[in-house]
Amino acid sequence: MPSEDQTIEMAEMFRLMGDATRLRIILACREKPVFVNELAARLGSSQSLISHHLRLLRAARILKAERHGKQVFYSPADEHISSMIADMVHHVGETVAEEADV
Amino acid sequence: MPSEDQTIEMAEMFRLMGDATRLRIILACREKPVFVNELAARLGSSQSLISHHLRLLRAARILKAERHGKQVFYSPADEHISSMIADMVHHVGETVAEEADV
DNA sequence: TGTAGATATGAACATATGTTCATATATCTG
DNA sequence: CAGATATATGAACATATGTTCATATCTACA
Repeated sequence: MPSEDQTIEMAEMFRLMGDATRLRIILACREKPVFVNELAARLGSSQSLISHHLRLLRAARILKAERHGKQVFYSPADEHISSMIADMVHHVGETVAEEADV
Repeated sequence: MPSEDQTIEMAEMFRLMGDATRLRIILACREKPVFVNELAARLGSSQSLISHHLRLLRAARILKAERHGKQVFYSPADEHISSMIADMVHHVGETVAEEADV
């Protein structure tokens, strides 16, 4: 059983992944780092909105930012985040497939 | 890459786990089914609040309900949910431990 | 240095959400 | 059936949250 602190940490993490726009951002930069305007273009959202969300994801250490020239590239903060997200995608993929069967 | 539908399904799931009270409920009934008043007692929340949250978790098929006499016992809806939550607990445990190291 | 491109931030706002209080519904037992 | 116990539901409310618009900051390069 996770500690109270861990529970709150988990909840905060899930809360952040619990918004469709933010989740799309996270999923979009799993393979390779993506810069802000490209995220905005891919998701069809405004640069401002993406940037606001990126700030939250950065603060929660879900994503990390790396600047290259004028562009800032975002990617999962570390391997744990990457593999956690991979697991979730895996599970949800199975779950959704199951429900479609029924 | 998950489909748009899967993404929304994931986000909805994370959103529900992204509230500390709800996450505590989920964690509390992982081992064995727990009934409403016991959940309320353990979490120190009102019966009403727990019941409202249980409704959402039930609707999202995260938890399932089984009535035995006057009491209704809640537990994870299926094995996928159980193992997904187990994975998350595992990962977050590692992540939190790591941060504590730094 | 000044201009353009890329990103970040702040204010404002409509909506969603968690919680409480009161009350309804269901189940068992005398 | 009446009463007690267990759970569910509805209304109301304060607060949190996602989004937009406008603007600021940062970086490269003429």
